[in-house]
Amino acid sequence: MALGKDYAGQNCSIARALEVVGERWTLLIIRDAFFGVRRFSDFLAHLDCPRAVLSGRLQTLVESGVLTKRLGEYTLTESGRELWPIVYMLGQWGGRHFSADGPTRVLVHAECGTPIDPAGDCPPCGVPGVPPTDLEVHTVPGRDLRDDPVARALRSPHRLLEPLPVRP
Amino acid sequence: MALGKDYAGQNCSIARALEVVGERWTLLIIRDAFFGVRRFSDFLAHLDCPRAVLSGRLQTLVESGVLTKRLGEYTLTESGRELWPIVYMLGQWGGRHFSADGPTRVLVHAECGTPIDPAGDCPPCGVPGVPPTDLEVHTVPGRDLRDDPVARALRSPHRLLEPLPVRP
DNA sequence: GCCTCCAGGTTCGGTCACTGAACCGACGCT
DNA sequence: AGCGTCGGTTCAGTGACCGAACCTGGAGGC
Repeated sequence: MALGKDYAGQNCSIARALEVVGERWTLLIIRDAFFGVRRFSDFLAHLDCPRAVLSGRLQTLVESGVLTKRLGEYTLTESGRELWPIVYMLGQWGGRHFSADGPTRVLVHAECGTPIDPAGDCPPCGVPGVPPTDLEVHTVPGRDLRDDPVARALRSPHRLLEPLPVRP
Repeated sequence: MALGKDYAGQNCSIARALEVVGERWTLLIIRDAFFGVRRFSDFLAHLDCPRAVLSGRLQTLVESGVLTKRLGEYTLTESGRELWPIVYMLGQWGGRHFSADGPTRVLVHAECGTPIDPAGDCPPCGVPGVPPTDLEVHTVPGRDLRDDPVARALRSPHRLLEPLPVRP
């Protein structure tokens, strides 16, 4: 564990955070958890990362208190749900600078139906930092190019953190 | 580049962002850039990461438009400065859950002298999302355990993005 | 009971990125 | 010329990531 994972010598909260969520695939796992993915095989189908890596990451996320495992389902803890602003702002930043074709997903304030702004607020409602439980994911037609069963299920509009909508 | 760096198949802004800032050390480089570090040797002294890795990361960050290189100094571009909320919230999250001893640094709204809140706002001034240029870093005495020249220089209170305050 | 299927992993070579130390060239100073 | 520093590059060794194959425990059928 002396190589590749930790940032010994960096006595810094940012480094501590990155030791937990900074490894390859980890933030994409958390993204999918917000979108409602809960089961090992569903993460696997949607991420196509090696099974061993997924297994390891899920385990360390559970150990770090970001996820809990119950009855074969991984769900975000309160600590994990606090990562929402980071996940959202990363997506905003990536969208602004590195995806010319526009967004693949739009996040809508469930109570009023308007998309939230780049800061994560709902201007009409005056709600700053809309929590993930009050958000719906809408997929922009033709923009999500993935075609696994999980991606298809995630395409129907649904609330964040709710379990994967349709299961065949 | 087929392994380890990109997330081919993830047609997602978050994945795009992580391809740029998601690699090991990258976000710590950006953190230091916000704190005023600009020169290769200063990043090196403060991060103790391999020179080759630092060299590579700085290069890809310049290529991605996050940093610019002029006269041997790396500075954050506008796009790079937009990463501030992410860096700040990562630090907040890491501090809340993984550093029991309390913060090593406090960020103060320069205009009024009060520390900003966990969301990055200044409640007394009513300023939401205080921009990095309006923030001062104050180091909590006895909490920053590093003792390289750069760490010492960074300990004196200074504004974000201003070049390294004292140079011996 | 026994067989089959499937979800949820673990194991196993091979490859690639990270690591630390050594080396290199350009520049400034004496 | 000789020395020091800055900003890298090169290089052998090692650990993490990769994909594919294999294992295991429980559910369902017969």
